[in-house]
Amino acid sequence: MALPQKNKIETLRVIAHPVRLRILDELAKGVKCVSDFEDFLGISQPNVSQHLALLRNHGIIDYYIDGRLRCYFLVDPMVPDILDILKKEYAGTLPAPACCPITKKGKYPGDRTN
Amino acid sequence: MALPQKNKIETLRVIAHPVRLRILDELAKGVKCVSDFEDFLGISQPNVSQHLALLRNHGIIDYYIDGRLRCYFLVDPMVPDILDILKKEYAGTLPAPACCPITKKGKYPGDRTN
DNA sequence: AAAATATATAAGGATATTTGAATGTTGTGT
DNA sequence: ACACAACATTCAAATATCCTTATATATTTT
Repeated sequence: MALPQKNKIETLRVIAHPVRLRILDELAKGVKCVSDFEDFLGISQPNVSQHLALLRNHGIIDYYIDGRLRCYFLVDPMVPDILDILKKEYAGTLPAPACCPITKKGKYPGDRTN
Repeated sequence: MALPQKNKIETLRVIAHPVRLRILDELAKGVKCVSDFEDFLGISQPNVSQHLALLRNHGIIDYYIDGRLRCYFLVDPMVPDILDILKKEYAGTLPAPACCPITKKGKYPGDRTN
């Protein structure tokens, strides 16, 4: 499959925010309502609602109403996979290529000084 | 491990851009230089260089010099994993929770009309 | 040495994101 | 009906991102 799946890239962009990632990480553990996040994140209620609205408008989460509570839950199946990657330990970097594939020569990465 | 690994979140944020993802997807296939991207992406050379600089400054890619070419390559091992997820086909959504875990009752998601 | 090539950097304005503050809405309890 | 609780929305300001235009740097070619 080709890369430019606009929706997924949009989703990734929305996900890639410290507060929203913490929200999503919590939701990955189970349903939570707004006031839960307020305590947990230490940010204002309107701000929590704003982040939740953004995630909701992108179809990443949804909620149902229980009295005056709104119980949020995860919808987008990509999210747990992203969270797994963020928690994964990576040792070192990818192997550097031997040389320039165009000219078949060139200085090696380690040789650069600048 | 706890979620807030600031570096990885920053990396994710930088990655989550349509042009940069296409760059990274190309680099995942092999070394490329700036003019390759210029053709491939159909954007201006300065803009290509800016995206490359951003990725470079975050340690996501690196390059080596071969004459007047700069041969870029992938460094961050998280990138291929992210690309895999973006290419993965997801069928449907995550299962909705049965009810509110706090009050043990509540309207179900499908029952909402608004 | 001058010109050309490949790329980087800087400056600028347009647009988008983020958050705080204020206000609205909806449901519950009395 | 009134007050409160839980949450959403709106507005505005600060900040960040993005791309264009212009200019700079380094290397090779002539």
